[in-house]
Amino acid sequence: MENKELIKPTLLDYAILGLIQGQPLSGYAIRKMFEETALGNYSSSPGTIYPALKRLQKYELVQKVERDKTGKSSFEITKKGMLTLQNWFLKPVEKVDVEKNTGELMLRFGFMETLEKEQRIHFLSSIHDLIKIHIKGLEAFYYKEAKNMPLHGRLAFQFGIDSNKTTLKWCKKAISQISNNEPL
Amino acid sequence: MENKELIKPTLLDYAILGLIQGQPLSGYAIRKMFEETALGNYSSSPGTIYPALKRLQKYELVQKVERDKTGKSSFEITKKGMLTLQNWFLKPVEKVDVEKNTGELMLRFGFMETLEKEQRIHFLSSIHDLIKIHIKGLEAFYYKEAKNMPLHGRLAFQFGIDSNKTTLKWCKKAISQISNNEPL
DNA sequence: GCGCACATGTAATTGGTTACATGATTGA
DNA sequence: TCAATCATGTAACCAATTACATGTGCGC
Repeated sequence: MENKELIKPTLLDYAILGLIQGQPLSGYAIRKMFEETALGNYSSSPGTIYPALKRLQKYELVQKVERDKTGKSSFEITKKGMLTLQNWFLKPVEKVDVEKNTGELMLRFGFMETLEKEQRIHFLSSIHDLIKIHIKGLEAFYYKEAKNMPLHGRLAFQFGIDSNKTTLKWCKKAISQISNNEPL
Repeated sequence: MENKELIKPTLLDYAILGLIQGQPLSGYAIRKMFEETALGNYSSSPGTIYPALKRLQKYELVQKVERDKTGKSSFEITKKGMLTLQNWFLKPVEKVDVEKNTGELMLRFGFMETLEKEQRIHFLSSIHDLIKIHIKGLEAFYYKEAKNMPLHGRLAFQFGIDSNKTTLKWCKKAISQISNNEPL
């Protein structure tokens, strides 16, 4: 009955946790990561990162460690933080994830390399299967309604189908690469 | 010097404006649109829609019109709202848009069917050209850095390239369909 | 000596989420 | 008559954006 403090890290929180699993980073280094690397969807402004780090410390998912002579400090992930990250990785993929949160799925995937091979393949397979169903639904709708839709609506809808098909193909590719690579 | 009230509609605001250009809709009908149609990325909860409508009324971009006998009311777009929408449609496409806001570009595209053909093609061409450059940059980075990247990083990066290529192809398709359709 | 990148924050505002609240209408 | 859907809102909370603020260290 103690502190069941419900922790709901944001996507940015997870991105930070993912970044510092492995090696501690300073707040500034984290900012630069978001600014310069392909992780660039997440905001790198100080007004975003520093409050997020404060939040993560409050949750005890990261801790500040004083570094070397200069007195500059870095943030490292805690045990609890690693657990939270693992739970995120292993959270079952839902319909709604493939339909609306592809970005989150990719973020998860990008950071989950430390998981066992089967788990990573299971993750990709889940996406694959769900997205296949989703595409079927989209296409069924399309073939039924396309004639009544305005040109731009039709094209925008097609974009959705195309994007999902791309993700599907990517899943297959990724599964095969992970399977071939790192053979047991 | 009077009220230069800076109006920065959110994406949701634009989505609502786009929906009610043409015919007025009730708040509930708007919610159902977001909930049931492919526009489903935008939240349909009452706590989102009704405040948004209030905001849009404050900005004078929409106005409430009393409807028929039952007393139920709808929202219709105002002159100012139409202008705001047009300006949004015609806003030049920027690098950052194709790199991070594809969703917004698609929303714009989906609603801009009333624009002149050349303007719509120009919109798509802008995206096409910018995304081509973007892909070049991503690939250059990839061929240089891939060997130093972890497997999952490489795959996630590949997903980014694949997605952008899909958008590029879609642009070409859309341009050709708009060109062929509605010949002058 | 000047400017730039390094480095870390705070404050105000605001939009979105979640949960709550209420009432009418309709069909089984 | 009971449940579901129609229909419209409010309130608390919170994360992100933007702008401001401050100071260090390095290279030219």
